[in-house]
Amino acid sequence: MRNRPAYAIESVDHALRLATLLQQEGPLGVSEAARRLGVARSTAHRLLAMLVYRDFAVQDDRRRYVAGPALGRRVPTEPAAALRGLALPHLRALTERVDETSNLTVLVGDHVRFVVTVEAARVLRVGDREGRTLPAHLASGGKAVLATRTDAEVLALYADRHPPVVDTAALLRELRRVRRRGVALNDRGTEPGVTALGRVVRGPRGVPSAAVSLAMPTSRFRRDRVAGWAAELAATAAAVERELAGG
Amino acid sequence: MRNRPAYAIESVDHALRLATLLQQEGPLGVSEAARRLGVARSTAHRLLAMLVYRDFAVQDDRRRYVAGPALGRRVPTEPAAALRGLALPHLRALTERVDETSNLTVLVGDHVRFVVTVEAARVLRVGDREGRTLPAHLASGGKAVLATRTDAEVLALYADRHPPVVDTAALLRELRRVRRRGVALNDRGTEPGVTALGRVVRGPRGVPSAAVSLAMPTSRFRRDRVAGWAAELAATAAAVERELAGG
DNA sequence: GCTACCGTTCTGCTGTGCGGAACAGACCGG
DNA sequence: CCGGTCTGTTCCGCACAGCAGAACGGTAGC
Repeated sequence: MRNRPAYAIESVDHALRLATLLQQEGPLGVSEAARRLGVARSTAHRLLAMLVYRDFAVQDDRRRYVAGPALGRRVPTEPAAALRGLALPHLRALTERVDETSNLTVLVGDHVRFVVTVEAARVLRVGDREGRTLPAHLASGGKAVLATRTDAEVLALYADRHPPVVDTAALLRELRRVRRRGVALNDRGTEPGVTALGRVVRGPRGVPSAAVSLAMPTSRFRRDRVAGWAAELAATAAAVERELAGG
Repeated sequence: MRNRPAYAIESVDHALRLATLLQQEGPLGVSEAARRLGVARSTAHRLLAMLVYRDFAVQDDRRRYVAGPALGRRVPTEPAAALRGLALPHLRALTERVDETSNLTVLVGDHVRFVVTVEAARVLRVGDREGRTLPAHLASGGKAVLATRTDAEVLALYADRHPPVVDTAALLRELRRVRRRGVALNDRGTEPGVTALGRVVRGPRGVPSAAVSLAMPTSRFRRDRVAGWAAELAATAAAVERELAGG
C-alpha cells in the first residue's frame, strides 16, 4: 500500500476499504460495516449494494455480506451457504494438518455438489472444485452420505433408470464396507490420478446431507495411512457437527 | 452481477469497473482507462491512484496499470513485468492446447524465478508458482537457459562455492543433451510427483534470460509424448520471440 | 406488547468529485 | 535539433452527487 493520493476520492476509498474488510474478515453486517468505516448505516448499505452490483460482494442467507467472485472468491451456493461458513475454518485446519486438499460436499439428488474446497499448499495438489458436481455413487463424499441411508432408500434413488446407470448390488456392498470402515474411498473413480476419502457430516433436520473429504494425487495415496486420514476426517466432521448442534 | 442499485454511487461504480477491467484485460494506460470509463483522463488517473493506494492495482515499469494483490493476483516482479504481459496470451494458448500447466521463468543469478503460471483446467494439476524460485540447474526452465551459455559461463556461475552445490561435469553433460534435444527435462528433480519440460525464449539485449515450461503430474508424463510437447513449447517460445523482436 | 436491534428506502443539502487546463516527459519525423 | 503529437500527472473552481438523518418493515428477546 502506498501513501494516500494527493487527490483522494473519499467515496472510492470507503468502497475499496470495505471490499478489503469483507475479504479479510468474512461475513459482515451493514451495521458493523458502518462502524468499521465510520459512516452512517445508510451509506454502508449503499456501498455494499455497489460491491454486490459489481461482484465484489455477495449477501448470504443471513443478510450478511462476504467477498464476491471479483475478489478471487467463488459465489456461495445458496442452500448450503450457512454450512459453508461453519465448515470453512475446520476444513482449513484439516488441510493445514494433513497438507492435502479438503472439500465439503452436499447430496443433491443422486449427485454431490462441492460447496467449498481448501487447496493444499503443495505444488502438486488437487484443485478447487467448488460448484462442480459428481455422481454420488462414485464420489467419496457421495458414498459417505449414501452409507447413512437404508438399502431401500438407496435402491429408490436409482429406480426408474433405463438403462440402469448403477450396479445397485455392488453399490450396496460398497456402502456396507463404508459403514464398517467409517470412511468412503474413491480411487480414480471420477478423475484419473485422483484418490479421495470422505466422511459424512450429520446435522439436524433442515441441514443438507453433507460430507467432508480429502482429495490427493493417487501417487501420494498410501493404504497404510488411511486410518490416520480417516481419524482426521472424523475429527473434522465431529467439529462441524458440534457447531451445527450449537445452532 | 445484479441490477443497478436504486442509490448507485457513480464514483464507486467507476472505480469497481476499472478494477474489473484491469483484471480482465491486463495492462491499461490512463488514457485507455479514461476512454473505457467515459471520463476525463484526470479522473481516470485519480481512480487509478486510489486503486493503487488500496492494492487493487499496480503500475508497471511502462507506466501502465495492472490488477493488484487485492484482486487475487500476485504483484508483478518489476524487471520481468513487460515480458509477463507479452508472454501471457501465448502461455494461455499453450495450456489450452496441451491441458497442462505452463510457466514463464527468468534466470536470476543461479536460480530461476516464476514470472507467471497458467494452470491447466484439470482437477489434478501443478499449481501456480508465480513469485517462487528454484535452483536453475534443477528446474527445466533453468536448464533451458543455461544450455544457451558456454561451458565457461556455466562453470563461472558455480565457481567459488564451498562446499560445491553442483556437480558441474554432470550438469555440462546434461546441458549438452538439452542443446541436442532442444528441450530440458526436470523429472521430480525439484518436487515429488512433478515433471516439467522447458524451452528457452531468446530476446534482444535487455530482456531477462527466460524460458517457457510445461509442468505436469509425473503420472501423466509419457516419454513417447515428449516430442509433441517439445514442439508446442518451441512454437510458444517462437511466438514470444516474435513479439520481443517486434518491440 | 414493548424495546432494541437489524437491513433497507428516501430526501434535502453542502462539500466532494469532476473536467478542463496546465505541466512535464517521451517519441517520431522532417 | 525542433515541432507536433501523444502520454501520464498536477491543480483548482464549481455544481451536483454522496452523505447522514429519518422513516419503514422485520426479527428476537423479555
